[in-house]
Amino acid sequence: MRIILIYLFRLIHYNSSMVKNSEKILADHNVSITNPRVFVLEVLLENKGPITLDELQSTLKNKVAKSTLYRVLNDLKKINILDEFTSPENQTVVELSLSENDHHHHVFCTNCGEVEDITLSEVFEKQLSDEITNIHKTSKYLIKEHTLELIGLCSDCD
Amino acid sequence: MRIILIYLFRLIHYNSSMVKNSEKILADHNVSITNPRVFVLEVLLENKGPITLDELQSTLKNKVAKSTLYRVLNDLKKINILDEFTSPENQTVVELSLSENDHHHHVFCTNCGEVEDITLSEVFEKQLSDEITNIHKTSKYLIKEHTLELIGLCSDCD
DNA sequence: CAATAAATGAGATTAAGTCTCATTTATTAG
DNA sequence: CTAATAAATGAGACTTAATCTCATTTATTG
Repeated sequence: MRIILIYLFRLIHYNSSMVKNSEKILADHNVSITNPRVFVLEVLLENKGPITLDELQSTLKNKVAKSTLYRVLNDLKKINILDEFTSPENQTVVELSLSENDHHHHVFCTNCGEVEDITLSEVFEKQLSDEITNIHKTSKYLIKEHTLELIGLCSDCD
Repeated sequence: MRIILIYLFRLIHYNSSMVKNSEKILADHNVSITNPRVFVLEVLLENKGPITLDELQSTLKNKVAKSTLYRVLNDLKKINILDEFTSPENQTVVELSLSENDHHHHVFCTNCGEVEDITLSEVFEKQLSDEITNIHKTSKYLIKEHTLELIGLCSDCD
């Protein structure tokens, strides 16, 4: 009996802290806390990394209407905590970007469609930013962002 | 009179050599030479670089049906002389890739939507391929291709 | 608690891209 | 050259991701 109570306590505690987390994010950005927003944010938080829209939709089936899902995603884009990009196979992918300093890139598996974050070495990022400085000198383009997409096979599909 | 004749001769010669160029590309890849294919190829050849589908479509208005345009583009993709990618603003962009050794990247202007090719320095491409070798060691991903997307403002919009 | 504003769900709408099929164009055999 | 066959095209129907509409629900405010 005591064990069960402890388990229940932990469960409640765990859940309430999860809810608090997504709720805090919304509150911090002056976005009202609603069930659909919390549901979507929780899936994105638990996923830790990029997720295809297909997967997000099937995870939230029967919980959030399609139109609402898109609306919530647009809300998150507006407050600048969601990145959206397209995979080489033309799948839409989204990813939370909560902190400023989590600069990273993406690896795509051409076989299974998986997308993962990848952080490049500091040395290389320095070389890249030097190259971009040179580009500005020669091409007259003012570069504000860059994305390196790496395309290949993940360990499962290799 | 003689001047006019010379002009006409040049015009005919110029046109026939253009046609020959796109026709040769098709013939070299065992694709039958048809008007729509020649029209599309000529626009792509003249454009020299990436072009948005919107621009391609409006250029070929009343010359090639929409369904045929997409079919021809798919034909060119099948014979591996056309790259397709999506801009950060979600525009579809296509580009001829006739030779193997024209490795390059793309710069996008976030204001006007222009896309341009950019070739990075040999030194940097070497550093990049070294980094990719390291990624393979640590991440178990087998990288086959990479694309660097540079996002900013072109000289007109800066 | 009433009134107002914001958010949602369900389904209509839009537009990029694909598919269908009747017609046109190209190819091949005789 | 002509008939027969195959390939490609044009026009528009169809599909599907994403957006929009609007009646209803939920939240907020006085």
